[in-house]
Amino acid sequence: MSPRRSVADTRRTRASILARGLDLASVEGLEGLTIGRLAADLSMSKSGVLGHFGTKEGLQLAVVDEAVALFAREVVDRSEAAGAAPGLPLLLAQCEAWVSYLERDLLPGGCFFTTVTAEFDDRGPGPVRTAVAARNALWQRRVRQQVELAVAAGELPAGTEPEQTVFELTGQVLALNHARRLYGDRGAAGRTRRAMRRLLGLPVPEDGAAAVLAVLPAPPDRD
Amino acid sequence: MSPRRSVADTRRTRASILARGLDLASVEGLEGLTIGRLAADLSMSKSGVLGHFGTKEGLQLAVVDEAVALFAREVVDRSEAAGAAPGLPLLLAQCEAWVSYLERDLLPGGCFFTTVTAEFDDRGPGPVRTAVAARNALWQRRVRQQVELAVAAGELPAGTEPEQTVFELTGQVLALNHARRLYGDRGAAGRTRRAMRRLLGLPVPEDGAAAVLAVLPAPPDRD
DNA sequence: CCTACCGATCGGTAGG
DNA sequence: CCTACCGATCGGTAGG
Repeated sequence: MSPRRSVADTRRTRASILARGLDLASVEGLEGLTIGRLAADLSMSKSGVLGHFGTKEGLQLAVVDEAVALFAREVVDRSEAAGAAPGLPLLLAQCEAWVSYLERDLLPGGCFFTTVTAEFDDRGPGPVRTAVAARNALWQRRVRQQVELAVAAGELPAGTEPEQTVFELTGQVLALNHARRLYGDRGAAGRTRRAMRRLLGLPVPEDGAAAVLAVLPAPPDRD
Repeated sequence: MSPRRSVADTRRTRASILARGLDLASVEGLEGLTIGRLAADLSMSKSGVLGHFGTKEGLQLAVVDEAVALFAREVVDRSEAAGAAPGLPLLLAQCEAWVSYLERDLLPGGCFFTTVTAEFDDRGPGPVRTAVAARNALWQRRVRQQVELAVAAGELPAGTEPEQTVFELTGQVLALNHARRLYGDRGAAGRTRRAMRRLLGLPVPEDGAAAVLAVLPAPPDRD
């Protein structure tokens, strides 16, 4: 009487499609993520894959959700789990988690959001673009809040403009992804940490010394 | 006796394909640039388009060359045409031309190299990726030379690390492209100029005041 | 530069 | 979850 595939089986299949889809999309982009390729990689039929999401756009949005969950786990939660006080300490924990997330190459194509932003930023408005822009904006707001608290607490200079600071921090993260993906530059994470310390007005270690921003808990287990 | 299409006609057709192809590729990427779409836009047959380049990869490489020529004209040549002295003055002219190139939205998809780098940086080695990486490396070397000259001349602090400085300047340009394309942020160019001045240790104007880096000649006519 | 094709692959549907 | 399709589009070729 029980169905051939249980609810748990269905959930597992869906999860395996999304895991593979996220890997593929980080390299090929969300348009390059084709249903046929995904089905072949998973030894499934195309309709078996598509049945979980209805349309390709449904699949794309589910993959975006998967990427949002990964970023939340590895960057947002991890920076908060460090137990740093609001203001400059939490800001530094956020920056360290952000850099660490890229440095560890969690996805084969580097930062999913960078790949997809470059792919969709010139397209007309649509749900995929909206979802990606909203996630970016949310994270930048979180970082800006800590800059504001740090300025109010006198931990950063009084003239600091929070919006400008977040803009500059973001740029150094983009430079990290760029240098790592295009040139395989393994020293890029260190350069980003140094740049972040300097633009926040913190002392920068001598040339060659590591510029750790904050001590974080061990990263969560993958999958 | 004369051929139906002269050499000049052929060259004009080729130029019109490349102009349209560069526009399309800046938005859709070099894979999204399809021969059929290009042919339809130009009211040509697919084989008419392909005849000029042999294969799609040939077309992609020709479009990359076109983008290199645009960057050379608008950024490299223009920063040198300002007549600035080697060292800090020329470095500032380079930065201003670089920002201005993005600020003026010369291509509908923003910086061609940013789009294509994100698209190809995770692909295996190939001629397109190699050509793009080489152009990036060439420009960064040019900028680094001026940083080195500026340090030697005492125009920048003695402890300045040129490689690190170029990395940070690049990041601010990436942040500009990102903010402009994803959020339509029209103030991003100003933020990049302020960030560049600050990371070079130059005085930054009060909030709201324009932070011009250098005065450049009028941009060359397009096409 | 064209028409007229080719095999492969795309997203998606019908029906089970 | 499958097989068996559909029309559209892909890059590319033959022949003129």
